[in-house]
Amino acid sequence: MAKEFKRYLVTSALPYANGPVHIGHLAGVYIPSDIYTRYLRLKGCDVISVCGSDEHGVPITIKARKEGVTPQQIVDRYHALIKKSFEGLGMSFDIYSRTSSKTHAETASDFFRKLYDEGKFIEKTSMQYYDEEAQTFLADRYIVGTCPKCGNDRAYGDQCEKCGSTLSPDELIDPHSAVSGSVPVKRETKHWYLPLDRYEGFLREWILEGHKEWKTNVYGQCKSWLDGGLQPRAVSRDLDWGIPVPVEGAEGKVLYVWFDAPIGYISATKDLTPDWEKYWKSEDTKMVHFIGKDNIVFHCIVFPSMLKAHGDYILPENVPANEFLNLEGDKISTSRNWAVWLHEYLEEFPGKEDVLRYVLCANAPETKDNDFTWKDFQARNNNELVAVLGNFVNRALVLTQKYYGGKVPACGELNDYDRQTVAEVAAVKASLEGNIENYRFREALKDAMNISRIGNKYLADTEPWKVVKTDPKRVETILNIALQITANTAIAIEPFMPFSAAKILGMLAVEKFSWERLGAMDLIPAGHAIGEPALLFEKIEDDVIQHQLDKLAATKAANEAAESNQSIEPQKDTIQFDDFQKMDIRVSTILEAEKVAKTKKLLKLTVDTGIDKRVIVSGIAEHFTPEELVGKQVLVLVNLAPRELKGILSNGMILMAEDASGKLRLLQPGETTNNGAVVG
RNA sequence: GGCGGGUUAGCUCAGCUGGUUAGAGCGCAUGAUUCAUAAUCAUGAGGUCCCGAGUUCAAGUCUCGGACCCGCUACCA
Repeated sequence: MAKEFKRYLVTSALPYANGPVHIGHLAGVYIPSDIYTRYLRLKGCDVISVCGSDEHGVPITIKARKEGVTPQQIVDRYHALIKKSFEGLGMSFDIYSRTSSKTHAETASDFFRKLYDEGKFIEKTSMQYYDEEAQTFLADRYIVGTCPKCGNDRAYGDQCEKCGSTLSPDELIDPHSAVSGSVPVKRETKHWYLPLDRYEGFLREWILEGHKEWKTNVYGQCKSWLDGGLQPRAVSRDLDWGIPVPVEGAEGKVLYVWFDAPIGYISATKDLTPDWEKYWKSEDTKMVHFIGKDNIVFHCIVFPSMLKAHGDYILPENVPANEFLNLEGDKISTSRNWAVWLHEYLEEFPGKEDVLRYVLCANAPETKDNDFTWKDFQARNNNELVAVLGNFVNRALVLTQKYYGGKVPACGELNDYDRQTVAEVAAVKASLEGNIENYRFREALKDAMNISRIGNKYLADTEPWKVVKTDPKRVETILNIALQITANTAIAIEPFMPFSAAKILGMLAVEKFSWERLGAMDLIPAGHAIGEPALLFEKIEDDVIQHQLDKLAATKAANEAAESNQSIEPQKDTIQFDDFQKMDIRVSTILEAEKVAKTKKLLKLTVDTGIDKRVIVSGIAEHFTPEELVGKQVLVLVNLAPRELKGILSNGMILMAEDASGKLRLLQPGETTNNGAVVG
């Protein structure tokens, strides 16, 4: 592992341009990547950090359609919003690009073409739904129909948003096109696939043998995929939003978004510097991908396979993926508006960019999912930033102002205690470096904060406010050291809290120091005039926190209201009495119930329908235990065509009612009835 | 069901290849202190290291079994 690298290329997952950025994105990806980058820059390393908006893919076209605007308008809006809010938080990307750029279209297109020309893809034709009226193939998302599970008549071809089931378009009952409303037909279409299975050997060697140092979650996930065997993945789609497949006869086809997006890192680099190849094609460049855990497979398996297939590019040296951040105990959700949005935070907490950076780093989900709470946010601000860091800086500056009129006093002879303190500060450097270089940013932040702790202790122990009365000469040394420690703090916190670091430097009236100066005690010369002390952080009062909590409570209430409204299904089409008569529903008693092996949702039930005793398989294991069902009377649709599930023939269907929360309820006769009694 | 990750003080988390009384920050208690945004400093009280079995002279750390949480995946008439 002792590879020598001459330069660094840092990438951060491209935010998807169909919504704003929230604290989950920040804690998982962008704060860590920015800390890493700023650290390397401060060290004087040759480093570039690239990012940009991911602007293709089906969800953007759906959102555009929903709002009656073009996809371009959607991505323009969110690209601008994301870019601006990143800047507001002090994200120091060297470039924040976008995948709808001209450079990217060329780069992705060339990339595909090279692989195509070299026969790195396989071609397959398959049957897909086609909308004859709109003359377009339909992505799964564009097919709407009735969910086979919950009966929701607005389920999509890939998923039912009501019950959460993953679906395929073929399962939908009464499928129709979301574009024109017409009934789609099956038509043959050709697509290109990247045969990942061909790269399995290389990936095994590269990851499982060569990168045992990767984080356990990343390594484990990769091993899981590799052990499971890799399948070819389609790299093209029938869609009109994206980068056209640069091949004859591929009209109406675009690159699949996962193929195009990671190439965005390359195009962004191209837009940044004509020297881009140095970063992408030299073995002595260290490339690091910062991502969330949902992106592991793309960045560790798929993209490396693409790069390998292409042949000219280097591979990532590490992929430090974080877990997810929750908000007040619940999963962050864009669609449910359960999030703290960066652009809103910046407006509501002006001047507190570093507070958010601090809290999200200190509580980053590095090893497991974590929870962001406003109470914790407040506590960390008040008890750590204000009380430890802000307070120390303030003490040193105010004392200097008071005793020496803002002129840095000279450092006299050090005593043992001084030397010990100086050594402690100097020792922080190595620990801090080790932690950052191993992507342990939480721990690194503690190291940086430690300098102020040392400073606070030094002042408390040396008591300059007392000594000044008896030995003013000694106080000069004490305050000189305190000021040097203050300057050191500014160096150490820069990667984490750049705004505060700059503020400290401003108050000290000195220029930025290089990282290598960390630990030095001659950062500020004697006689130097410092500026006016001002508070670095201010306390956050309860009412501010309460306001945020109220806001979330309102969101929750709104969601619940919306849910209960939506859960009332509109009435279905009118049917004739005959239609109803066709259904044979009987009162039955459940005799036996057991879980179907190797499934999570299926129960095998034996019921007495009065007509016979029969087996019914039902997907209700998450709602009922076998024990509580035995002996219960239920209503059974007995003349439903039998269907085999997990090798068991199911003869009928237990009737259930689903409440607003999605919970299932048995339908039972009001009092015990004879089995076989006809419902109608 | 399969796979991956997780489960350590009230809270958020460290604990590397098994080794003396299990650590940190915050919170809490007591004391000191007043330069400082009632901030700081010291001391202390808090833990059956999810449960059970095993390997070992020795296990939070290894093996097996189980529970629960998160994610991916299969299944869901």
